[in-house]
Amino acid sequence: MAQTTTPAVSTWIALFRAQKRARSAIDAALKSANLPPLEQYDVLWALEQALPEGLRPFELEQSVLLPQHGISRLTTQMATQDLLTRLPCSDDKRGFRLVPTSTGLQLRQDMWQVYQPVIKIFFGPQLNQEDIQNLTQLLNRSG
Amino acid sequence: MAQTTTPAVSTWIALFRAQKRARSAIDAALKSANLPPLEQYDVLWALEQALPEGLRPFELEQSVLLPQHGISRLTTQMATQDLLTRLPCSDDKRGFRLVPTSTGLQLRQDMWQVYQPVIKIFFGPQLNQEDIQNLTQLLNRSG
DNA sequence: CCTGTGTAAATGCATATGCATCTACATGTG
DNA sequence: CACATGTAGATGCATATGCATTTACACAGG
Repeated sequence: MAQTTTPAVSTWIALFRAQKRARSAIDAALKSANLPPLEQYDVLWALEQALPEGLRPFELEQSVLLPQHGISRLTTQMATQDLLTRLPCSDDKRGFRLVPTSTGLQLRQDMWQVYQPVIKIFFGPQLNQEDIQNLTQLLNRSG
Repeated sequence: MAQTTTPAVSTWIALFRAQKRARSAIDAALKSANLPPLEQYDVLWALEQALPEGLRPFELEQSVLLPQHGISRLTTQMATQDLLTRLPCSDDKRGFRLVPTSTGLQLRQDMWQVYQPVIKIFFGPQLNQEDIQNLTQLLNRSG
């Protein structure tokens, strides 16, 4: 995809494009199912994994890879929709802990029912066992 | 990354996250070099490949994977910065052909000097010949 | 040639996002 | 404790993006 292209670079760019297509498909699927965008899935999943304590916003920032102000606005919005609660933080009065509500937990499951099939359609049938091993190693290395 | 996870799905999600990190790194590198965002690279590269005729906006839409209004606004902006010109289209007076200017061609090269190293840092040293073959096959299958 | 339907591109408006800044609290130093 | 510095999170403002609609032209069929 460029003038002087090494295999690694052209592979990367192909990956980039495949990703873009898949992401569009996921977004479209969620939207047509009247579900919120993928970011909210990531937030809910990160919080669910951190149960029962939940996460501080700045911790969520690292796991969801969104900027600080993005986390702030997204979580306040999700709180108003009762997808998560903000519990006061005993040892740090600047912050609080974000914990998913039962509504939030349910929503994540609903989103997963839409999210997962799209992934499988895109990558599932074309990936054999060996592919998966290779990719997994590769991704661990580039962590 | 989810409750009932097949290997293909968890691999996909790892891929998604790796992609996100790499994209952030690229955006940051371009910004700190005072260069425009990656979308403009894609546009310029697509137009360069289509020389000498260039592309109609709706054709660009497919190769760059941006919505119609996004293409419209991005290309008008790039035209005002003399990165591309809009040549009238003899056989269809609704549209025009987008052709990169010499400034645009140069800019793409400059961006490539920043873009490529970041890709290499992220994926280059960790990808051996076999990885690349596997990934390439995989991407061709999931085209 | 007129008219209806389809497609290319632009645009008005609402919403989202980035950036810088600001407030509140934490932590270290004298 | 007073004060400087650092960190968590919110917010005002400018810009970007999505969505729906609009404009201009293309291409039928009668």
